Amino acid sequence: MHILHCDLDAFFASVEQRDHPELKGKPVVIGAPPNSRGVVSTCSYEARQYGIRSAMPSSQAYRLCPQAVFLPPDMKRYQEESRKVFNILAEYTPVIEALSIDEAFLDLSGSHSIWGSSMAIGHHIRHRVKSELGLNISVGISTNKFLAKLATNLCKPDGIMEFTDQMVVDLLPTLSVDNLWGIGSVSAQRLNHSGIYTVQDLLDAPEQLITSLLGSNTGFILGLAKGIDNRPVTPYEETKSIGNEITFPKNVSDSLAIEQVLLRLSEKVAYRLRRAQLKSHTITVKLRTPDFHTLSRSKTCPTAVNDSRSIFDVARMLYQQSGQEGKPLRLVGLTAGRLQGSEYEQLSLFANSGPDISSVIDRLNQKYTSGTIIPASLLDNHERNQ
DNA sequence: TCTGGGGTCCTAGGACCC
DNA sequence: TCTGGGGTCCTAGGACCC
Repeated sequence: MHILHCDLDAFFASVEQRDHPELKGKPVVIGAPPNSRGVVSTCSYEARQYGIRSAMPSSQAYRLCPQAVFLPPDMKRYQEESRKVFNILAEYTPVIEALSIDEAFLDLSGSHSIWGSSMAIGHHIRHRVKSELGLNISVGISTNKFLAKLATNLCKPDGIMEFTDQMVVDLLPTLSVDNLWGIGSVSAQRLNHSGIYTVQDLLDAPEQLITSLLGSNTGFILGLAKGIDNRPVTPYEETKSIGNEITFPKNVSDSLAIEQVLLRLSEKVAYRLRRAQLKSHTITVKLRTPDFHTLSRSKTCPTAVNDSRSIFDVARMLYQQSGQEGKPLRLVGLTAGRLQGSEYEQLSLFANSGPDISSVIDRLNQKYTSGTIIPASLLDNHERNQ
């Protein structure tokens, strides 16, 4: 039992309730405002009693509980609190895999001689996060990642649980299939349609049927169903893509307005690439129509780039070739993929000379609000005249 | 009821190469 | 005139996770 999973309870909402005592005991919803097109990011357990859930449209959350307090997320604060939590975790093992801002796996195989059993470490962590940061963190312990996370999900909020070998035999088979990592709503529905509802149903079904429903994931999923998961705790994963997207308050048809948005997204993505010392070979533009149909168009270039001009040029071309010019859109996104370290950059035979304007912009952006400084040379005349 | 934003991974067809 | 087999890369779409 050397894998520990921990998950901060209703993290964003808990930080707000801790810092604003008048919110304690009240339904608090962190996310987009109710009159917008956004969704709920997190909500307090009081709000969950009304049926409010993460990813639910804020408008629906409002209808379920009009008296709820709706707050926009303050990601800077949450990042800071998250950092403090991870600093505590790092005292118990160097092998930590962050799953998100509020969740992590710890491999404790080297920690027992100093700190005792996994259960003892779990209690330690929970006590310290509570007393030092005023936050509840739930802890699951088991022999692998899947079972540890399952334990957390079963014991939260404010709980600790060890998922034992006996529970693999007695409890796991009784759970619904969507408890398995990788079974989302589509796969769950597919399985249900074939009469498969529980993990036991899955184990009893002919493997050929499961393969026809789940494809190449079948082996991994059937392993989980038996409590087997050989994935290691991996402290560092290389970034594969960097992207930003925006959903408009109202659909936008004007192609010049869309191009301006693409320009701002290019600047944002380029800045993030440079901060990560990365360049990208593949630019992808994502467009979503009012009927929620999503298209993507991508282009791979021989030279990797991380300046907004190059990215914007590709993005604009992809938009213009998408057949969506002048048509209403509800979302526009831009992603840079096929990344490589910019320090290994090959010198182009025809490299541009001249001052590196990007680094000047980066310094200004760091000083002021990120993404606000855009060189006028990137703007077309019609934009400058507006 | 009306669906965010950040990602990862997989599939499948077509181009292209040997 | 009729045409393989293996491999890689690119593109588009979609499921899934937090």
